Amino acid sequence: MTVSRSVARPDAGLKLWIVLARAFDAVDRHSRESIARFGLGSTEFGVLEALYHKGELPVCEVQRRILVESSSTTYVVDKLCARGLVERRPSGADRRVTLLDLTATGRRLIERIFPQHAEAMRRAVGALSPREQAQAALLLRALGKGAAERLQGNGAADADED
Amino acid sequence: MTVSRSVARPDAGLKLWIVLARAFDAVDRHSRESIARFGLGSTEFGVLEALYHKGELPVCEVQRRILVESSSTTYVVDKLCARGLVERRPSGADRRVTLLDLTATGRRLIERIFPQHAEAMRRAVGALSPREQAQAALLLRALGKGAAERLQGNGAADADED
DNA sequence: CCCAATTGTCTCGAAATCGAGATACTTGAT
DNA sequence: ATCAAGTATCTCGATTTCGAGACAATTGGG
Repeated sequence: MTVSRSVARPDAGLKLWIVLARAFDAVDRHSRESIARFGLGSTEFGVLEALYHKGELPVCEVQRRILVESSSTTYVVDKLCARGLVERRPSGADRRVTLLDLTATGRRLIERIFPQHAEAMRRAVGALSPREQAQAALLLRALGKGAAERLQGNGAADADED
Repeated sequence: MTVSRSVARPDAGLKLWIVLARAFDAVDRHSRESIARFGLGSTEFGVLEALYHKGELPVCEVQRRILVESSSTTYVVDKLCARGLVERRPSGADRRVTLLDLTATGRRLIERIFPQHAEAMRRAVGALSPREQAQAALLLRALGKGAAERLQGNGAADADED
C-alpha cells in the first residue's frame, strides 16, 4: 500500500462512504433481526422508541427522528394506531399538528422490548472497545452533521443530541 | 459534559448505532442526489460501478457488492439490460452462473459519470479532515466486519477490500 | 457412482418507501 | 387586516425492496 503526498488517494472519500455503507448495513441487519423478534419493523420500533423516551410528540418531530419521508411516516403511524399501540390527538396549540402518544398497551410493549433491543445493539457494535466506540461516535457525529449541512435543500442543521 | 465511571452509559452501543444511522443517512442523501443527476438509482449505479472496476462478474458477486437481496438484484439488472447498459451471458465454467458485463454504451456512461460522483462523495464527507477520514474508515471497517461476523446466519466473513 | 446439501438465479406477490401534490393552518411583512 | 410564504399532515399512484420458494447445477461424503 503506497501513499504518496497530501492527496493520498483520489477517492479516499469514496472509500469512506463504502465502509460507512457496509458498516451501516451490517449493524442494521442486527437491528432488524432484533426488532423482528417482537413482530415489528424498524420504523415502527423507531416511532415507539421516540415516544417512549420523549413522551407525546408531533408527527413531524417523530418523522425527523426516524429518517423517512412524511408520507411514509403517515403509513407507519397508521399501522401502529390500527394495532392499538399509538394514539393520535389534535394539538391545542397549533391546529395543523397531530400529537402522537403511546397507549397503555404500547407503553407496556416498548418497556418490555426496549432493554432487549438495546442489549442486541450493544452486542452488534461489540467489535469495538468502549474507547473506540466513543471515538467512532465522535467522528460519525461530525461526519453526519457536516454532510447534512452540505445538502442543497439544506433544512435546519438542528443540533438535537440524544 | 460529565462522564462518571468505566461504564459511562448503559447504552453507549445504542448511541453509536444512532449516530451511525444518521451519518449514513446524510451521506446517502448526497449519494442519491449525485446519482439522480444521471437518471440512475443508487443500486443501478452500484451495478455499473462494480462492473466498471472489476470487469465481467457473476450476478451473485455483484449482489454482494450492492447490498440488496438477490430478488432485488434481478430486478435492477433487468432494468439495466432493458436500457442497454449491461448484458447477461451464461458462464461456461458453472452453468448456474450468469455473467454480467457493461455494454459499450454502459461503459461510456459510467466512465463519464463516475468521476463526477466520486467528487460529490469527496465533498459529502469533507467535514472530516483526511486524517479523520482515515481514522473513521479504520474504525468503520472493524465495526462492519465485527457486526457481519456476529450475524446469526453468518455467511462467509469474506475480507474483500476494494 | 449417488444422494443430500449447497449454491446461483429467477418468479411471484406483498410490504415499505417515495414523490408530487392537496388541504388546512400559521406566520410575518406590509 | 390582508396576503404571500411557509409548515404540518395526509392521499394517491408508482417504484423499490423484500421473502419465500421454484428450479437447475454443483459439490462433497459415503
